[in-house]
Amino acid sequence: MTRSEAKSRGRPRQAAVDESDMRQRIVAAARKLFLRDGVEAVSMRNLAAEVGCSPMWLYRYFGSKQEILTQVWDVFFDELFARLKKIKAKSPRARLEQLACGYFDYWMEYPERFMIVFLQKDLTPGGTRAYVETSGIVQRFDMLRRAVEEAQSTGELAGEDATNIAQGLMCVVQGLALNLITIPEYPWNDGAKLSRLVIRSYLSGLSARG
Amino acid sequence: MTRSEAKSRGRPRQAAVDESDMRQRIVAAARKLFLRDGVEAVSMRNLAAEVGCSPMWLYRYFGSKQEILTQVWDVFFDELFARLKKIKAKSPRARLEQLACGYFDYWMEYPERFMIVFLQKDLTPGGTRAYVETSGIVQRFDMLRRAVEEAQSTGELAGEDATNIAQGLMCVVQGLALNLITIPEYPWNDGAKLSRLVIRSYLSGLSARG
DNA sequence: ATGATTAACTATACGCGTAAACAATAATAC
DNA sequence: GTATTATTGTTTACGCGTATAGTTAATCAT
Repeated sequence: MTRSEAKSRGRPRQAAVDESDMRQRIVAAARKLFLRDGVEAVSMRNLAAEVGCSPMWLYRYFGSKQEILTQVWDVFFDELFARLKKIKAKSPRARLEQLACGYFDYWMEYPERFMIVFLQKDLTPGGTRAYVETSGIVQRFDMLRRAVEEAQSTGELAGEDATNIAQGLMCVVQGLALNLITIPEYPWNDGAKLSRLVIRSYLSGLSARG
Repeated sequence: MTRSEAKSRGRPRQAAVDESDMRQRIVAAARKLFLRDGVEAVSMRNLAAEVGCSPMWLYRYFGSKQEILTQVWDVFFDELFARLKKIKAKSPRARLEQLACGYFDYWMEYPERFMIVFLQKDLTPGGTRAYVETSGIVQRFDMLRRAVEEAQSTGELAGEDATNIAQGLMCVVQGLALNLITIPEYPWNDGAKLSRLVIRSYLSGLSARG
């Protein structure tokens, strides 16, 4: 039960007791600074100062700045999906629409968060790639596919492949958020109206053709 | 005492004759290196070596790396819109669809270019902001709005506000490209099919509701 | 004890974008 | 000529992320 490892020769590895605690402290500090100053403007030296440790100390808990960043992403996605889960609607079709709108609205409400999550410069190893593969984000988005299937089961939504439809919807809301948030100087029409128009049209239009 | 205005005292400003030539050389070199190694990996020192000058020499012609980058964006948009202009179709509605698809396809064909253009980390001053305001990109996208109006004029396309519809379409194709290109490890369905489904559904769905 | 071995932690160093200090140059003013 | 002054071009310097060299500490075998 207690560790009956073979005895190693050198200095024993440190008990990873408060490791998780320290990680959380770092992520919390990072979240705060990222939101306040932007990812770019927060240096590992700044962050270390905020946490109260040496810059390289951070590398005991995270392999890179990027790794800390992805932890912050999780914090945001937690909040976002918690919000989406709460959504109730009078029909599966209405719920699907509200899910899409809710997703869009969340990012519009916290545009800095959107930029922190989606404006990754280059796809560095350990960046987006690893995140999608390890964070369970794929499962989270599966919620959208199930909502599509439900709406289809009641006949409120046409089209064949639910996966396809859900992925399309993802692209649509993501595209809306991307454009409206990252190109604010473009003369956009009202964001709320625009998003509703697009989402509603897309879903309605599925009936027209497979 | 009134003639001090005619002649200046110091060294005269260099004739800006081959200024434009030098700028083009720099942009061409940057384009090449950005595509080969990624924006992040190309340093001003690298670029200077490629051009055959000192790193700070570049700052005579461009205020920053970002400024060079936006010139490269223009090169890509030139190519993209040249391609779109060539599109002929048997009806305005079909043309609109092909414009949207063509836009998407261009980025899918050159995903590195998409990343170079759209994956800006932070919106630094002089970055995206200045670009949208000074590059004439807004006028270029107006082509889409006109295509929408044409399709409406033949009754092939419903919905009221052409601007709104065009902007929605922009968001849609941009979102498709963003997701498929920057999250390649996500289990996307076939990109060509997905994009056609989304674009067609969106346009069809406009009829269903204002 | 005394090494040997290994982990924990720190300090230094590199290339980055680029501001600022600096040096060189070419014109006018005397 | 020399002095003054504006422009040109280079060098140095800063903080950045982080690899790595270097230092200290903790455990074992002897």
